[in-house]
Amino acid sequence: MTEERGTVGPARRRGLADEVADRVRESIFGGVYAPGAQLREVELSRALEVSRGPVREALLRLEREGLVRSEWHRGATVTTLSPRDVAELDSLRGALEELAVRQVVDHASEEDLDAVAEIAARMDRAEDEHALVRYDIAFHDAVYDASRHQRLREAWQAIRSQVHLFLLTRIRVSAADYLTHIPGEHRELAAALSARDAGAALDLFAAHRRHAFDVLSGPGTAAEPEGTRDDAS
Amino acid sequence: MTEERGTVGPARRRGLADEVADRVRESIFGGVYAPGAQLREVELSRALEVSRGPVREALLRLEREGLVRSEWHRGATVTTLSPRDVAELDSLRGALEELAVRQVVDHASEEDLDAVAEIAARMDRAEDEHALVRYDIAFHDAVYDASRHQRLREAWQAIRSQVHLFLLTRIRVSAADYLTHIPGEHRELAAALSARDAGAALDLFAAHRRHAFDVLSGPGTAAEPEGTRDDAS
DNA sequence: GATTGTCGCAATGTTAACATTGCGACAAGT
DNA sequence: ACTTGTCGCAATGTTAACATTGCGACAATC
Repeated sequence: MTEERGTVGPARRRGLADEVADRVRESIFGGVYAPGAQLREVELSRALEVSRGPVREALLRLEREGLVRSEWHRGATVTTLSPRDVAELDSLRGALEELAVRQVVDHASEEDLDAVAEIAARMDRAEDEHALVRYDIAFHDAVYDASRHQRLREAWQAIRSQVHLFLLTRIRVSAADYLTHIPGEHRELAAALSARDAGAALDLFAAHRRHAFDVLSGPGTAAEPEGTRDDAS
Repeated sequence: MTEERGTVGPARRRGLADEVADRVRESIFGGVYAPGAQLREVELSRALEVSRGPVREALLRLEREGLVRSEWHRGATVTTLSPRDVAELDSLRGALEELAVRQVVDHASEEDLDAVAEIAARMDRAEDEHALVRYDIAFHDAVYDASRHQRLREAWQAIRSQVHLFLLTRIRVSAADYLTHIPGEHRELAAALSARDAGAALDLFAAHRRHAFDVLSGPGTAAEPEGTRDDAS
């Protein structure tokens, strides 16, 4: 995600838990564990050849990203996104992106903006669908990085994986639509940010989200009452 | 925090990690561990008479709340809020509260609004400063609960403890100011929400934050250069 | 005297065994 | 046939011992 670029970067070691979290995350995005699937600690620890400690820690971290939900003595399962969840992600993304745009316009360096533009430009070189989605997420990562707002980045990371999951579903619904719209939109977005034009960027981001939301929310999994799903936290 | 009210609530057991997290959090808010203090795993596990496992898990959870920061092989320390951190909290709160107000106006039930109003009314009955701050936080909790937006609530919880820390510092700077302004503002806020007047509520929330921000950012810890010209949100 | 290399301790990271819990299967009773 | 009670297993929660790492102290050298 964000690697220090330019400076040397303090070469800190990562620990097994991070490694495990990465592997499991990629497995989920790769389709090994479908939404709703159980993630058993012993199974993972055997497969990755580590003990249950780091696996537990990794699952906790994935839970923080919303990729996994777990209940007391009932283990962890891969998050499933209901229509309501998708709506929540959409509105929360909106709030965060709005702040991000303002922060970028005010505080981003030219290097930050160049990085955003470069990722937008690179989208064409995606080999397959998964890579395309990865680039999509990377673009948004770059925007949040450019905001120079640590807590905003953390808030984004708390829904990032869920958005990834969402996009994966979306591209499966209509890959063609995705490919024809997103790269261009990203380039426009990057241009508006480089020009530090907050108004234009805000409008473009709103359209960008609306587009994504409509595709999946329209024909895909629209009707489902879903009554109430709250729980205390 | 959020307690099931009305319904029975599925009586789930909590596990030691949650208990430990609560105890440590209260210890921090109670001043036992000052910002910057080290939280040693063995020390905590001895004090709370549990093993290091649950303590580790609890520290991870507190890290998710931003109350604690930890680095590889260097343990956990209580978060210290720099002026820049305060600015970040302020702007992020702004983004979240804006969404919250919209969601409340659109989706909250009358019971939700009553709960908000009741907490606002109850603020006068605070015995000491700590209780006052607790009520302050509880008010905002109620607003987010009323938004009926799970992920928004989670985003709030990711900064909630830091805001708590911030308020604790603030009330120490000028308790009188706090007491004369906040309860009234909360009541106005509750009234605007009950009237489902989004515009008024938005303005009031902005003023509410600005007030808190100015008190601490002005005379308190202002002088630090910090290289940033911070926003007006 | 300042610098650099080595050593040791203290704290975290990791592991594996033990305890507890929840769920489903099976059986007995109505 | 449906309900109810018991049992057993499988998975998570917890614990304590072991391994690794980073930092500071001390000493040797220039």
